[in-house]
Amino acid sequence: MKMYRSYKPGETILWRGDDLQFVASVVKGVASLSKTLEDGRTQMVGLLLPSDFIGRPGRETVEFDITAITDVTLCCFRRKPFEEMIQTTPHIAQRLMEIALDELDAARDWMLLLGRKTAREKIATFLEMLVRRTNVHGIDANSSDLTLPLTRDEIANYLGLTLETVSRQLNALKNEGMIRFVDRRHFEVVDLLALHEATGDDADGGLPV
Amino acid sequence: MKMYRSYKPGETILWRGDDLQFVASVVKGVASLSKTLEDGRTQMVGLLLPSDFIGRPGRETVEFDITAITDVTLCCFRRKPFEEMIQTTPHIAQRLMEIALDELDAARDWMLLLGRKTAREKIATFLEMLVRRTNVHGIDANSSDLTLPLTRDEIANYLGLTLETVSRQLNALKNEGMIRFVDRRHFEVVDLLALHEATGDDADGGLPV
DNA sequence: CGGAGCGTTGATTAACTTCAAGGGCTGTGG
DNA sequence: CCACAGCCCTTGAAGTTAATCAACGCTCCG
Repeated sequence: MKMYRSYKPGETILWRGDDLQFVASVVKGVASLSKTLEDGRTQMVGLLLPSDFIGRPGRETVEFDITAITDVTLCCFRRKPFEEMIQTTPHIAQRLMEIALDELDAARDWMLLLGRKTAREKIATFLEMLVRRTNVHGIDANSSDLTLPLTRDEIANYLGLTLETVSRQLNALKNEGMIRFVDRRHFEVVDLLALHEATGDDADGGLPV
Repeated sequence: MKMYRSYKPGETILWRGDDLQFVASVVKGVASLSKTLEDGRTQMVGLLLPSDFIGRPGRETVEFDITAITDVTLCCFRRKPFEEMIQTTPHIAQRLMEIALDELDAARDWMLLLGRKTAREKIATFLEMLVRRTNVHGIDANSSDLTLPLTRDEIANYLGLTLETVSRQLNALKNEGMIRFVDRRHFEVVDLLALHEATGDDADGGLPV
């Protein structure tokens, strides 16, 4: 009924259109959901971190590619028995609805980012999201020594930018003293308030997950 | 239990953060879901057409503004009794899940559009969506005499563009013979294939709703 | 006739992409 | 231990797209 699967960085977990034989939960690692245009331009439409869920009740296929970014371990269940379980336990159905609505809110916040934010605001929003999600997952609680789980190129695909623009804007925020880099993949937030002001969001929130 | 409400164009149906006292279904007209940055830039994150649903099981507030674009009539139910009804009739809960997942797919297609498509591709995608949605709603079946439910400015907010760019690209597609304008709010599609090719999507779909 | 709302068009500018080159790790093999 | 290749990142310069700024046209309506 329950089994674990592992994937190497860059390995595709599911292709768009694939049959969903399994539903799964991310145990370890980071994976991306992405969509691609005919000529190869791609846009990440979601990021899976540990505890996130793959699969959608009543759907047999996925509408995007799912790719391992780091080493990923999934905890998988066969779809059919899982869906029967949903029928009998309304508590789980409710939880899945909750997940879908959270993803929907996150997607809509990201639409605002993609459609209206400047490169600088996009980067600031992304970093702020990392602070928040890292803390939620309890890996670290003090905004210092955060990990960038993505390369510059992957960040660009997430934010609708090019990798050069990502590099330039990250360094701009660094030069302004908002963040500091430990190495290329590790940073700390020096001035969280200034970072938030650079996101363009209002003071009280509306923060994407 | 059930009642109708009407709104004039431009009237706000719900503000972001408002209590959801009601859930509702759109009977007539067009409404927008939109988000706004601190300095006033706005991005439409969804479009409500007849038969679309407002309200989310388990959520007490809305995360975006809902505004009437045309004259709108809603069919409203008190939220509390409606949620009790969900508990007892799993069929409805299932339908709501279906709706949420459809919206999620649409939101992700729109992320690809906002993040990676050119102005021309955005406009072509928008027009193609109008063809498809108009046909689905059975108002018209032959791709001619379609209605633009939005002003240039509103289209711009939907596509993450400015109104000038919308105007220029619409006229560009007209001059290339893909579409023809009856008047400012009515057009017909002359060459649906060419229009599709201008969207940048692959041949087989992945079309936003 | 005058004004408001919406749309078009042109000129200029700004932001981001594209193109190009080089730098700095890291792992591997001689 | 060093040389070298590959990968990722940075930086600079040029090019492009769409935004901005500005003016004008059309239509409806009082």
